Amino acid sequence: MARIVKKPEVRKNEILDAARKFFFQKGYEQTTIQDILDELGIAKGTFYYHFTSKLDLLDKLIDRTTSEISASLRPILKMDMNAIEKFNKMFQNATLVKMQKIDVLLVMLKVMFIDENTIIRVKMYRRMVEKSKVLYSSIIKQGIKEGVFNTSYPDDAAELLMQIGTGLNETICRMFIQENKGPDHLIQVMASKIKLYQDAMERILGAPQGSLQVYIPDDYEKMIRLFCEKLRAKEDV
Amino acid sequence: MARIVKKPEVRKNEILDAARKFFFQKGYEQTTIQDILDELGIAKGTFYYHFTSKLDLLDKLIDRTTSEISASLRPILKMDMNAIEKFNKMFQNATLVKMQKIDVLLVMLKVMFIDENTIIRVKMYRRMVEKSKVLYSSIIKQGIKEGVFNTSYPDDAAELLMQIGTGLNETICRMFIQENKGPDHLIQVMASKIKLYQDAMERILGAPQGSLQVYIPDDYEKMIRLFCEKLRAKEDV
DNA sequence: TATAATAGACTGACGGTCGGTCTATAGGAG
DNA sequence: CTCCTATAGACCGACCGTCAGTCTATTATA
Repeated sequence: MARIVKKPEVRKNEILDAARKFFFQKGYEQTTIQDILDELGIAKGTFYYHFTSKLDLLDKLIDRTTSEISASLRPILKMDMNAIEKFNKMFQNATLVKMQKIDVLLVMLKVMFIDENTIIRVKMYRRMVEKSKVLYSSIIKQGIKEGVFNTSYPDDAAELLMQIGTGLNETICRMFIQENKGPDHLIQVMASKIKLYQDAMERILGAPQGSLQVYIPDDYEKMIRLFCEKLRAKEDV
Repeated sequence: MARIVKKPEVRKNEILDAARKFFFQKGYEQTTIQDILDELGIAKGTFYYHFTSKLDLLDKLIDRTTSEISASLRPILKMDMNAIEKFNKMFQNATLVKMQKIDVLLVMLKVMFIDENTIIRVKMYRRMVEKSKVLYSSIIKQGIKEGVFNTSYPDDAAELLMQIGTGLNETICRMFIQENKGPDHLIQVMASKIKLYQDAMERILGAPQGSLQVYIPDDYEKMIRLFCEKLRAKEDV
């Protein structure tokens, strides 16, 4: 076959791009190395020249992805806002991104939450915490200075908060994929969960009651309706 | 080969026992169906007569295991204690069990936290939450009646608390397997983590400050020392 | 005798290996 | 400056071993 030589970095990124496409579409276990080779028109040897194993590929992909996300969050730190505003912004951002990429999200959700893809999900969470906890802890420290937060271990608190945020996210995603009673029911059930989690965050941070708004009610209501619509549209096909 | 026929339930449990042995010793992905067949001296057909897939085997095993654990926790509910005592007891129990089975724990830790076993760990956590959250929420409700707890959503709070407990457990386990600076350092670092998590739990429950003692300092200090000793003893081999 | 349980040879798919090939490039000779 | 050659390193793809899962035959039991 025609032999095309490229810079390692270029090849690696091609492979990572293809991996992303398949992993987030079919899942990790369900994607074969061969899928990626066929997509790119390269040989097995080429793949194993650049990556040591399938798991190594996943690792590198998650590293790249979480770095991108973390980098996109970083500008928030430099904004002219108080700690509470920044903190809210961090979480609200995630919702916005999800709304913009709702079609991708739809496919991903259905795939990511099957058992075989536990590894990719959990790896993603863990790496995200590693990469972003400094961002959160710096906001917490700012909050302590401003007198709005009150906790003795800002670094550990940052980790715990991300953990809780992740848990909430996971809960919400699971409710989405199981959804059957329509958007209104979903909005209602989720509201109380969000309230509880938000409350928990406030209490952990020692923030004034009601100060945190990690989800904007209007926004996530819109998202749920949009989501349910899309879902129904897809099922009709 | 000599054919031995057994009641399905008996066979199933034999297979589950063997699976437990291997899964917790080598991990899920690393264990082959053949391992189990060899251990029991049965054929492939027998296995697939009783279980539909390897994942099904894992599911059933985790179901059995979490049911056992949950059942062992249930008696605490009927004890003559106030909500705070019960709540503490629930968590302290886990530490005690771990100390009793420290040798098993040692092997398990090293295996369970490698990437390939993410699925078994996470499935276990999730199922445990499903099976035990009623226990926790009933304690929370008792606490609200007694006026020591204060939260609007006891059911969701129970889930969140277990989630946090799981997170702490995970953090601690990871610190164990990475341990290199000796027990004293470990005890010190862990103390602040535990304090933070305990604080978080109190705040979420609206419990009086300092009322929760999910870890008894003396106990876990003993456990850490015992653990480090055993670990070193093993490395010498 | 019917049915439930067991046996084990077989299959196909997949991750990973390995010996060898091709290509770009650098540096020396003409 | 041009041509040639040597080398590194990117690439190829046949091959291998492993393993989950299937299928059909066979044996115990009610």
